[in-house]
Amino acid sequence: MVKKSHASPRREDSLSRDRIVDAAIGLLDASGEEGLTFRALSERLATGPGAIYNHIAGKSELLTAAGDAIVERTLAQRAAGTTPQATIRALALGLFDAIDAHPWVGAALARAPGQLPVVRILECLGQQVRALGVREAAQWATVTALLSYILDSVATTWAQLDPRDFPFACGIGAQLRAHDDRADFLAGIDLILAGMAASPRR
Amino acid sequence: MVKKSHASPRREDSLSRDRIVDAAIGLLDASGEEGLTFRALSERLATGPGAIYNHIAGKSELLTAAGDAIVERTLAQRAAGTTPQATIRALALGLFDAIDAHPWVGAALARAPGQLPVVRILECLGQQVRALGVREAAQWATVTALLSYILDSVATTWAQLDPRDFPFACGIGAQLRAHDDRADFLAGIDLILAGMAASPRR
DNA sequence: ACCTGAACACCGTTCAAGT
DNA sequence: ACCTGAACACCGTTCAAGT
Repeated sequence: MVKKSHASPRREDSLSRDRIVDAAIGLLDASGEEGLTFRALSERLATGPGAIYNHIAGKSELLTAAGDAIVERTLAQRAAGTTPQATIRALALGLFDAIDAHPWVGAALARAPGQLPVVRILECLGQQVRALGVREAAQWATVTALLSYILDSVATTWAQLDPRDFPFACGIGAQLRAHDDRADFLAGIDLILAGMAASPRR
Repeated sequence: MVKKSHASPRREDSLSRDRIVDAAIGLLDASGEEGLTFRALSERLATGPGAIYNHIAGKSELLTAAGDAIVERTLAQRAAGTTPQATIRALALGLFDAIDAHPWVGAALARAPGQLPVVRILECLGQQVRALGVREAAQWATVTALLSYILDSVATTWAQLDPRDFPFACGIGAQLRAHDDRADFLAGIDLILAGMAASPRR
């Protein structure tokens, strides 16, 4: 009987949750959410579609896990700012850039509210908002305002907007088409920070 | 009880885009986004799945059209406030209540950024922000901050959050579980309005 | 012009059979 | 214990055939 050597099995690594999530991220980056199918994924992993279910419960868990992996890396990389405001700005910009590089993450997080990846961000923001001295009754509203703004701004593209029939959008049209997304995003964060500064402390 | 005539089960009205959108809204309200299938829809309309394509290009257009119908009704009902701030608050609360009654609308709008329903809201907000005297360079950031906050807050449910491992979420936990969503939402809007009031005028 | 509904090309998920 | 891959129960969409 002819057998292959131990050194060269079919795959170098066996299937694992991490390898599946990494392959899913690759597929999502390459062709978006509709490019993530279990058939394409299993082909990339050189296995059958059923094998994935030994490590992940299903597609929605896989999408959440992929989004969580991106968020986790981003939060781990952030440098601590000198002030809570600076930390919030750094955190927000880090997420902006991460979701800019992986546009599917916004939708992935939006579909799993109150789950791990979103709670991670909430937690980081919350600690800074506390450090800023926002009174307890206003903390939740402040954090959700920041969180919504970060997640939603970043997930939204305005490129295909045609401002013809709308006076406001029309008047601001040129700025709209030529605007620096990143700067606008930061202006929104600063707007919310200004609101916090104008509110009473605890 | 209404009984069908045995001789003529024929529909009173012929199929139309409006009837299809209304039926889709009914399906979405009853069983969410995954309940909207062309087969269930065509059964409700007493026709075949192919007939729908004579009036609507496909599923994503149908979902956008359903969301747009809700937004259009909501914006049409809003009473004009006495001040721009009051109008913004009324607009935001109207959308809050509409999306609370039709939870699928948030996701529907998020999937069609820069298209008609979102532009409608943008336009209404933009006119009020102009009336408030926000300087031109800050108008876009202000409107998108409001827009993101409204759309995202409303689309997000925090019910299943378990705050055990997260000090911020844990400290605020009781408030979180018992909080009045509507009041919190309004507090966030006021936070952004406060930021606008604290910024320089044009 | 509009409707019908079977057919097509997928999809997520399952599961008996293998190793 | 993990993998295989055919099979199942769907799905959005198309289209020849009807009215």
